[in-house]
Amino acid sequence: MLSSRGFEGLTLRAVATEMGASTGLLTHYFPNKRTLVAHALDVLDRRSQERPRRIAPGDGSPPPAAGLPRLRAALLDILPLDEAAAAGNRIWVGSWDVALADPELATAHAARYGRARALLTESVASAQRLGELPDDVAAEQLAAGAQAFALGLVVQALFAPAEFPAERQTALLDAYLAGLAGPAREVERL
Amino acid sequence: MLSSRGFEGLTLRAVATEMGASTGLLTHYFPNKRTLVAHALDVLDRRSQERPRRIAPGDGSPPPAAGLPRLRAALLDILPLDEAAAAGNRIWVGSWDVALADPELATAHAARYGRARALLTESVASAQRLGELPDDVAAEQLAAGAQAFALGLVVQALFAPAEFPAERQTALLDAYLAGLAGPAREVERL
DNA sequence: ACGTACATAACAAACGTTTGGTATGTACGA
DNA sequence: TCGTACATACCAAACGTTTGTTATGTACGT
Repeated sequence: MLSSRGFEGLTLRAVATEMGASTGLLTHYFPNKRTLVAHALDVLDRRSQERPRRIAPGDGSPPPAAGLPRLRAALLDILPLDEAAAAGNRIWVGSWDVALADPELATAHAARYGRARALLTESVASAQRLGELPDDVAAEQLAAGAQAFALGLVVQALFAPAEFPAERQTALLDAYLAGLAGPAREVERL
Repeated sequence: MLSSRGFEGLTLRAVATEMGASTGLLTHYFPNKRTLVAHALDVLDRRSQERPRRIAPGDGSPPPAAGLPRLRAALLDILPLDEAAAAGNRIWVGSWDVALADPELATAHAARYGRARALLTESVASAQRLGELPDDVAAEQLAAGAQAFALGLVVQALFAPAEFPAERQTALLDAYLAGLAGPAREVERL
């Protein structure tokens, strides 16, 4: 419901009827709406972390454990490549309004994205160690750039799903990753 | 006010008192809130387009007319490099919630970003003609990637302004642009 | 005199929150 | 083993406020 009506349409009553309960139940567990929203985002975040990680184009194969493939898989995991992922992303993008207006939620979000960035940094660093990415740029910077790219692509794809089907999203991502790896080869050749 | 309280806190009365008027004035010009919001976003968009374009690091110099510098300037123009730009971006990011929940606003947003992408495409194409960017990738794709990168960087910077000061934003953008230009040089050498 | 441009006042509906109440336990002294 | 005491879990209803919207009034240019 959040993914279709947005946070604007999120009311205690709507949540209550959605779960076949009363508003009294909600207020029994949460002192106010803010904490409910915060908790909901927390749960959603935890669920996102625990969901099975995406694997490269094929399906049966195990998830890539290191290097550029792992970075690619992690970024693909962010994109709205199917309707389910789009719905999830719609919720996150929608949460940015209320989060930016509420300092507590804003810091929670900042922490979340910071954590995700740290994970990406590991993948980047491992790719650098493998020589798949240049190491003349700090892994932190490459990871921040990659996260920005993925996040922005999410927004674009949500608003223009017809123009950004899954294939184009992955193609754009691959082109981006190629751009990261490209200069390295050049350096190696000197 | 939109930039601090978000679209969640946007009410007719708040808007009215903000402009020292009454709700009657608003309802006189707008049949309902939806059209008000749509109009507000339209005005904001138009104002963004007409505002003086950012220029390269220095100040007195004229805005770059073509090629990679123009692309860079256009992208810098998107980023929240100062508090004013951050406030404006906060509004846009906040609008995504209500826009994603309202088909009409969603298509308006899609059109806006599509238009911006078209402009970026021109800069990319001119940079390609100048040999500053490789032309083995369609300008449309490079522009879409660049816009995604900028958009995502906006989000990151809004939530973690301390981690993404203006210098880091421009550094990340320049690194991205270097990545785009990098592979070209390699190709040229063959 | 009449329509446009507003302000003021009132509207029903929906909001977050509070309240009073009812089950269903669980603990414990008699 | 029973009965009292108390906490937890939850519902239904109502609270006062705020919402978007509508209705009515008034000033004023033409």
